[in-house]
Amino acid sequence: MQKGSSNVAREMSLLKERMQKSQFKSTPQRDEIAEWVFKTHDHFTVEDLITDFRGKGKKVSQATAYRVIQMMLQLKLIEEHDFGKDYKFYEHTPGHEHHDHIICIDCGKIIEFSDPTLEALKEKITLKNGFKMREHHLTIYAECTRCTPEKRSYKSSK
Amino acid sequence: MQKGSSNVAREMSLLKERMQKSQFKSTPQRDEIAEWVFKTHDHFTVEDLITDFRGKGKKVSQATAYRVIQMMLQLKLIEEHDFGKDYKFYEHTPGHEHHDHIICIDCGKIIEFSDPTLEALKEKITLKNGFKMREHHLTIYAECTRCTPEKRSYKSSK
DNA sequence: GTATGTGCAAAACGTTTGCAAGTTC
DNA sequence: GAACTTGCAAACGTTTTGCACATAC
Repeated sequence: MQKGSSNVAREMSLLKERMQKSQFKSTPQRDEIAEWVFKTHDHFTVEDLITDFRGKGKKVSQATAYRVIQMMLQLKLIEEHDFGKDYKFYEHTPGHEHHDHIICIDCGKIIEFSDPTLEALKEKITLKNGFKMREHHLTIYAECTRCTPEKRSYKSSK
Repeated sequence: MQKGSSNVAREMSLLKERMQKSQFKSTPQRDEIAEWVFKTHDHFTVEDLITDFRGKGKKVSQATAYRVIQMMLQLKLIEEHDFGKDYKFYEHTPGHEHHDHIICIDCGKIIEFSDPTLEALKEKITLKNGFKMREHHLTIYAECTRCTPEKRSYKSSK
């Protein structure tokens, strides 16, 4: 899942570049949080971020964490997802082209997928309805084979 | 959009039936709220419901409103949607088969659509990934022609 | 030096809950 | 009358904000 740490350096440059363009100042807190975000290749919550920092003895203020996430969202370096929970999920976008999600309703596992036919169809439907597509989120809630293999064969244990 | 008031009667019977099956007692509050929900053919929030009741001089307690919505959700008479706002949207399901949504990012207008090819493709992709599909929500954020017609022609006013 | 960012604790937001009183079956 | 429902106000959990202090450029 990790794609080599050189990517993080590249993504940090991208961050600096976009921050300058939007007149955001560079600070140690922003750098540290952004680095964590770029190193994290799973979907995470702000709570996850804070917990991980504190577990490693690093200080983060909740306010700053939320503010840096908002900034990165604005700089289009992360994407926000609503997976039906009370809190929001995030994932960084550099190196992660658009994709949709399948979430296991039993174990919560999140799988990403990307299908060109599906994308083309979304676009076509949107146009047909007189709209110009900007963003789109497809989330499929499903049962994964590993979670409930017995449910898929001819005899259930239930 | 309204499909004749006889539908509401039919839907109220369905409610009563499912309430009995699940041992929910019938109360005037539940009836009134459910009736409002069945009469409302748009996507609504609990806030909408309460505001509308109060505007008509009817009393509703917030707690009861939220509790009845939870009950109807459990009885599968309404569906919950997360459209990226802080609050949740609902719509009743009887007479509204599965569909996806296009939301205008400018005016907030919500359009429903249903496409069999799309549905088949979702199912196929889910299976290919080793999952069994349960629920799926596709929301497309877009610009509608009425909102920004000038953006669609060769010269923008901006 | 001015504009911007930080951290704290408090507020804000939609939503949920504990509890005493009232209703349903 | 036992079990459930209501309504109030208070609690909730996540996210945002006011403010005084600190930092970046």
